[in-house]
Amino acid sequence: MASRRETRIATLSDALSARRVVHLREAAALLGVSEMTVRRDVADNPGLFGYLGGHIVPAAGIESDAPYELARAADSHAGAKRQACFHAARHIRPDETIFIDCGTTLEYLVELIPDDYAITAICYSLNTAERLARKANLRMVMLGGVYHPSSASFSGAPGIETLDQLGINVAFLSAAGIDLARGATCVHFHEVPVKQKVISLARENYLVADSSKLGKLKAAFFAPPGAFRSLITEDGETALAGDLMSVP
Amino acid sequence: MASRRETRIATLSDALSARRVVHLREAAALLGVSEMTVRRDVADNPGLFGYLGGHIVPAAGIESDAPYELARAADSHAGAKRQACFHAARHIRPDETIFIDCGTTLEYLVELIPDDYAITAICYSLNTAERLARKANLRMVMLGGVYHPSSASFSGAPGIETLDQLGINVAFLSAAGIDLARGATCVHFHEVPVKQKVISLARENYLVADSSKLGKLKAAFFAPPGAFRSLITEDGETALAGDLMSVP
DNA sequence: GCTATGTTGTGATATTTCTCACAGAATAAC
DNA sequence: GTTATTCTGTGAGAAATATCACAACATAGC
Repeated sequence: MASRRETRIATLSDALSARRVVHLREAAALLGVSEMTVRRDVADNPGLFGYLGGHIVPAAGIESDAPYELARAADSHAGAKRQACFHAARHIRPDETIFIDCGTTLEYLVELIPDDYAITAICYSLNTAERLARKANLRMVMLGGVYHPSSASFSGAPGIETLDQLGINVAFLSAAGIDLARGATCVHFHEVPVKQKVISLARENYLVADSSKLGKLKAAFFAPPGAFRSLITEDGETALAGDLMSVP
Repeated sequence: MASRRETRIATLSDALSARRVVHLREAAALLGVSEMTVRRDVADNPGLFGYLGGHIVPAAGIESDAPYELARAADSHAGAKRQACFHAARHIRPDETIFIDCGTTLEYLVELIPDDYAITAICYSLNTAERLARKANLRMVMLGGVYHPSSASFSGAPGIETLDQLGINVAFLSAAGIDLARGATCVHFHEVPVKQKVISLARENYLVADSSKLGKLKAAFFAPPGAFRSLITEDGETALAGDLMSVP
């Protein structure tokens, strides 16, 4: 039989998987015990719960061990990526439809969409979708398909066909490798059909990446340099189409 | 050019991807500014940073206030729903493909899928997808489309067409109203085409809901009682179709 | 130079959270 | 039944965090 305490631990565990954070006060109300008891439950289960200034959070280790999350945690270019997105956001205009590629880089772009712009955003990454879902005054279209944990994105023919029904004003593409002669490459082949279809449909295409990607070449080629209006890094924007300029 | 503040945001962003949480005091020391300034930086970037009792955390870790999340937080039937899913999970068999409907009820089912079963799971709810993404040894297929914040799910023709490419062994459907004469109804019309298509394709359909849904009738009708093998509530399983017997 | 605008630091005060000891309640053992 | 043990709630003081107004500083434009 489950003891009172075990029942509480289980309930609290459930609450934490539903919401990532539960306040001590809420937890006490939810479990029908005093705050002191919740404190003790949490303190006695350091492998299960973490504690942060009045709030209960999942223990550091268990929250997520998906490959994509691990990659993000080890990312040392987060600042540069954010900065690149800051420059990219200049191309977002009210009432338009934008496409946001998958990958850690463009996740930062979501927060930079002004709340009063009534944007329609298209994505195919689970993480980007989560962020878009939290934005107010924004319509989201997601391309579904089979899930790929390595990039937290989806692929498949129906998702790509969805694009035929959409008008894309601005597309923000990301790449793991950017070679000035060869063009843009990524790691995962399943992303290629989506990227290529988007590039062919969108009015304006921008390649967004931190400068550590410059000069690199990855397995999956998806577009030549001329496919993009410009390359946007943390240092700003560089034209790629038309009159080519050198990249620092 | 990057302003002082932007530089700080970027540095803080980097620090947060290296470590999950950074204390206000550490952040102030790291950035070489006062705690008050860090507070302001964090408060002015709610999409980027979260704030939890003196600690700065990545925004993803913060609870959202989307309508769907609020509904879940206020849910008084969580225990019954979990119990119903416990019964439903008996119908999950190794190496098969299951469909998981949207709604709070069936989110609990995800945690009950055994890790060694190599299941393929189909879903069209963002919350269910997040949970499925955290499971190991599981393939996920998501039906995309236009996002509906009210139910955190997607709708659209391409998503429904995806179903034609899939073989579904077991489908778990949820309903907001179950009338023994009329059948199953839900609140949001956009869910109806998905549900109906799934019911027509799956080998076994189960209706999963807590008993508070019994006798209720909602706006969007999607299936008569005979469409399901059985109704599964927190009290167990009740045959609805064929010559099955009631299972307490 | 000057002003206008925005940013940052300080300190006082209010609020919240933390710790601890002890008493009362529940449970298990006998 | 009794005793022993564990669990739980309360309250008070200590510590930490939050909020606010205002002054000091920086920056851009003129």
